[in-house]
Amino acid sequence: MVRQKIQIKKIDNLTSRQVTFSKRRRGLFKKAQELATLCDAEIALIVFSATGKLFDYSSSSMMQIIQRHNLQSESSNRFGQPLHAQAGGDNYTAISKELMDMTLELKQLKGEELQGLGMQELARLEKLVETALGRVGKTKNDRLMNEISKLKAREMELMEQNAMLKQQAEKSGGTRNAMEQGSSVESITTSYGLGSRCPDEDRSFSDTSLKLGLPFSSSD
Amino acid sequence: MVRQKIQIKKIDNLTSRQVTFSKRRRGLFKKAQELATLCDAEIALIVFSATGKLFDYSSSSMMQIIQRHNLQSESSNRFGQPLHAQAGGDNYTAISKELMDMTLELKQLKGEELQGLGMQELARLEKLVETALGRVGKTKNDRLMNEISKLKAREMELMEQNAMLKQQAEKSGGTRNAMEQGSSVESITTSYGLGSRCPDEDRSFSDTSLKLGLPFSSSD
DNA sequence: AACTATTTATAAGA
DNA sequence: TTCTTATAAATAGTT
Repeated sequence: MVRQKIQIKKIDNLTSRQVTFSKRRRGLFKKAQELATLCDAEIALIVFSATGKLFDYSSSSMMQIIQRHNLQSESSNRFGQPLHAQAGGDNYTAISKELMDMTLELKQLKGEELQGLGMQELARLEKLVETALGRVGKTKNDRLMNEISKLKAREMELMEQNAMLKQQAEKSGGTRNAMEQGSSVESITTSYGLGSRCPDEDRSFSDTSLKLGLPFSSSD
Repeated sequence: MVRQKIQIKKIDNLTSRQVTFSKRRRGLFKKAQELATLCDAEIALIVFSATGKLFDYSSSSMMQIIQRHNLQSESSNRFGQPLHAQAGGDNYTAISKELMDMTLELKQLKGEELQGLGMQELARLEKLVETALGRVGKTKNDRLMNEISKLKAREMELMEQNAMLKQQAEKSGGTRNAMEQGSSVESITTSYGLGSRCPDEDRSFSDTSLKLGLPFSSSD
């Protein structure tokens, strides 16, 4: 654009390309700063040379700006997309997204922490990670919950059978010897509500446990 | 810079600030594109107007460039240190460290994913987060495990009682009426192998718990 | 948004 | 790289 106007396409000559890169890069950064100052704009500029060298500028915190960008261009979640297409797992899609979010949140937290805060941020962070992990480890949790559900179902069945057998034994005038070890039967049947299979209980259990931990009043 | 040279400081007049923003923004983006094209550079430019409107440009994938930037500008390692001094909690220190490591790993993983990998990275990532979460969510897992243990113990008791009652009922020559509803007793005892506590099941279960990151035996 | 008078940026050369 | 310089671009202030 000077002694001779140039067309905007990759400069063939390596040397002049590098020289031009240097010059124009400086110009670009200067313009960016000027715009930020003059117009009170928030600007982040990242430039990688062809050789991989990094140059960047940000009017405030790079992290903060990127964070803000991620929030606004929420459609830019093409991050996980090509991936998951490959992976083909619904599960992974969710995980990946969660992790993205978590990472962003963590960055934010780090930013804040660097500004001098402490306990509060850590507490927030802890909660955040618990949430994220709750998602990521969902499958694992599901397995546990499934296990518990099965166990509860078995328990119920056994208790019913037990009750029946007991009834029968009494009816036919059986001894109470069996109760010597089985005295806990009644207390157990009481606490779990013998006779109500209540599939709903299982469901709510799964839900709640994932969110809160363990809703069960598992006598601690 | 024209009819009269201006100094680079925030423009007071709102209108001219907005006008200048428009003009210079266009110029900046044009320059950025030109640099990317001419010199084969990778460029990301994010601009927020004072009113919060977002404008951005990236020569390739914004995500990729930001990732790359995150990897190279790894200045975030002073993250945890001043903090913990303030916070003074052993507990938090550990958590924070875990999270730091995790975040770094995540950055790495994300970078790799963008380079075209998928399943493997996600699997690795999942494992990583599981580990981190295992720590954070320790309490939660502990409760689950505790619950399961209790349930299994109860199951065992019930099965034993059940068996005893059954034996007793037969011994005392009870009618089989009870079996009308209770015919499932045998099938259940069969399928669960009464008398053989099914140690294999326990083992595989324990295995799961280890993967979930439950290193201790619940004790808080 | 258009129009200039100028300032800036910069391609080519040293 | 840096400087120089001729010239292309960008743009402040005006319409």
